[in-house]
Amino acid sequence: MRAATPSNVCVSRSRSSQLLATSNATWSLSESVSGAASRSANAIWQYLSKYTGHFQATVPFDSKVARRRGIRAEASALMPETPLPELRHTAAHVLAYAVQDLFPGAKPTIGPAIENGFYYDFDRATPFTPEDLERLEARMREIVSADYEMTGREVSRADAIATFRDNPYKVEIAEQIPEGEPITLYTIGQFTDLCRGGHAKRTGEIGALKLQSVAGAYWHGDEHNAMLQRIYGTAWHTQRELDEYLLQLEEAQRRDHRKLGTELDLFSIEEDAGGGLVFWHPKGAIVREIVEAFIREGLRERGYLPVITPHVVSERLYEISGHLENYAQNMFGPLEVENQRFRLKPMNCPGHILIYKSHLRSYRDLPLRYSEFGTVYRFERSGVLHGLTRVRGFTQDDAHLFCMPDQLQREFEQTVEEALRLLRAFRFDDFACYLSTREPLARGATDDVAETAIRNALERANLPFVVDQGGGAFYGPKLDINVRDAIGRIWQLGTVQVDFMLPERFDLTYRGSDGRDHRPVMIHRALAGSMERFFGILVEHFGGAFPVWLAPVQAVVVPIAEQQLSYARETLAQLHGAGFRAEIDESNEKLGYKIRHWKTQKVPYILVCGKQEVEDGTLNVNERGVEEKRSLSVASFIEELRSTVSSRA
RNA sequence: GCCGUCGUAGCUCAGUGGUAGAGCAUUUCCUUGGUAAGGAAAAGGCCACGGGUUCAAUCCCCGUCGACGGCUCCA
Repeated sequence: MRAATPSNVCVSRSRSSQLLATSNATWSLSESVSGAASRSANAIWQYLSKYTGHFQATVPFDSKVARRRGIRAEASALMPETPLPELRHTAAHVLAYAVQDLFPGAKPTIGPAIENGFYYDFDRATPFTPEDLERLEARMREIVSADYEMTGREVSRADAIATFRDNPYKVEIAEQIPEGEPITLYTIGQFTDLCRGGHAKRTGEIGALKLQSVAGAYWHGDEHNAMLQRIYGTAWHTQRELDEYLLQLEEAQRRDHRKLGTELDLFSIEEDAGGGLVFWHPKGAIVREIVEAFIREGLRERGYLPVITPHVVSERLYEISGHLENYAQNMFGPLEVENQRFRLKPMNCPGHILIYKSHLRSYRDLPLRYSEFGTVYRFERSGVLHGLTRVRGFTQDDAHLFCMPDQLQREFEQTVEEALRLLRAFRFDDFACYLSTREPLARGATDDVAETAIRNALERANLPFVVDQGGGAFYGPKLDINVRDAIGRIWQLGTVQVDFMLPERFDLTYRGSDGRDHRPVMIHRALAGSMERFFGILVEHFGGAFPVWLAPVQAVVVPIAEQQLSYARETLAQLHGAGFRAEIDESNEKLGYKIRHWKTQKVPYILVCGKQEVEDGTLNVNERGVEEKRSLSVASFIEELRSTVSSRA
């Protein structure tokens, strides 16, 4: 026996009977001493060693042939790792099998793999209860232990329809499979499902699974269709991976901005005021003001001009902009006053456009960049509200650029620079850019200009990006920026959109050097997105432990006993004098209690003053995340704080 | 909006067909202390709201509102 050298390669079978080599696992093969066999085995791992460490190298492999030729694999290779989506898809079949056994009346519909697991939708009059899930999970484990082989066979459309004649959903799927595509049935044990394939070879490959929740979902996601019962679950190769995943979920819950918002007294949403409307408490508002100041600084440097527009305006404005026509169900209002109908502002663009239109504009004025922390209100359906990330009233770091088509390029570059500045400062190291283009039908002559501008700007900044064909807004192509937070979740922040439509609707013009009027192009851009969402993401990204420059309380002075009160107050005054956000803990509690309290509040510096410190004129500095305590003079602590804050460390 | 789960003190949660409890937080007193909870007392509740069943409802039933998990949507 001989172990393969590429130690970081794992091998899994893909559908096309090839070996799929991925990183992060151990691969080993053993072989008999027969010459032919050893040659093939050698060929395999020579190929693999070439790809050690590389993601997804494929080599032709057929387990039956290999067995016949005497190539044997060790346990890990005998049971090659199926890609997770296929494993989870298999788990969905296992779930449907269990449902068939325990709830024969429930009709299976579809059951795909999703990002962290899988779901399966069933048509059943009564919803599944948590107890049902436990029973199903137990049955699923039996099915996994039985290690059924997943066997597939191709059938005719008529056969498929006949097989599922009692299940209108499956019949519908069978009817809609395009001509020429194979129709396949897959079977494990006593359960057969209509399915296009992509499975583990055997149910036993599922090392760990868990059913998580039930939810209603519509057939085809359309609310006019029947409501189905969806069961969510997750599946992994090993119990350890499942445990890690569950731990990550727990960590996400600990960092939930709604929970931390209450614990750290950052913000609240008040039942008496209505859902989706945010009350920023002092500690949250301080952080928001710092974020705003940071953004303003960048805007000023890049030649943006501030504007401020009303929150309530006449409906007429939205008739012109077309929002009333396309967006009415998302707008608050109308409010009737003296026979005029008013609406709460759902977007800032029309207001900025009015300012543009207030003068005759020359080509010399362009590009004109209007920025506003614009508060907008959108009537979101009650079921979609979520903490700070989905609200009904929010403030965008909005700006609208009016420019000539040949200025698009430069403006995009500048916007990308600005986005990078923001992402870096707030330590979002992991982000992705999406270029969404318009549907072929909607494309105008200017789309190519805009898309090229976006592409060039991204390439110039060395940013990789993904192209989403046809995902653009109805009025033009766009660039979206998504970030991954500290625990790996993805959030959409900023969006930059090119708009050819509104300048048309509002008949915007500028006087060109030729003395004639021309149509400007508009760029809508919000880089943080909304202050509410950005703040919510920040809270989760840092787990509430804001870096010093952002922390609502940067340092707290803690006297050990009353004798040090005056010294502590003096220190506090000095910190305030130097412009820092500091507090003092004068409470009648022991040191241990105070330390605990401020640690749970995630304050970056706790400055302890006892007898010793008063004598020496120092502070005992307890820094967040640092075990070791330091003794510093007040002056040198202030110096350290100053440099930490200015470097935004 | 739809489906499901849930609404008890500021927070986290017990509990019962005979109008309520804990821990933490708050206030006061004792304690004057050396790095993640010192002790005592007080205060705090239309048990989400409205209706029904009952001699009696926080509890059972119906409705409304709200929160949460999804569907859909989006900054």
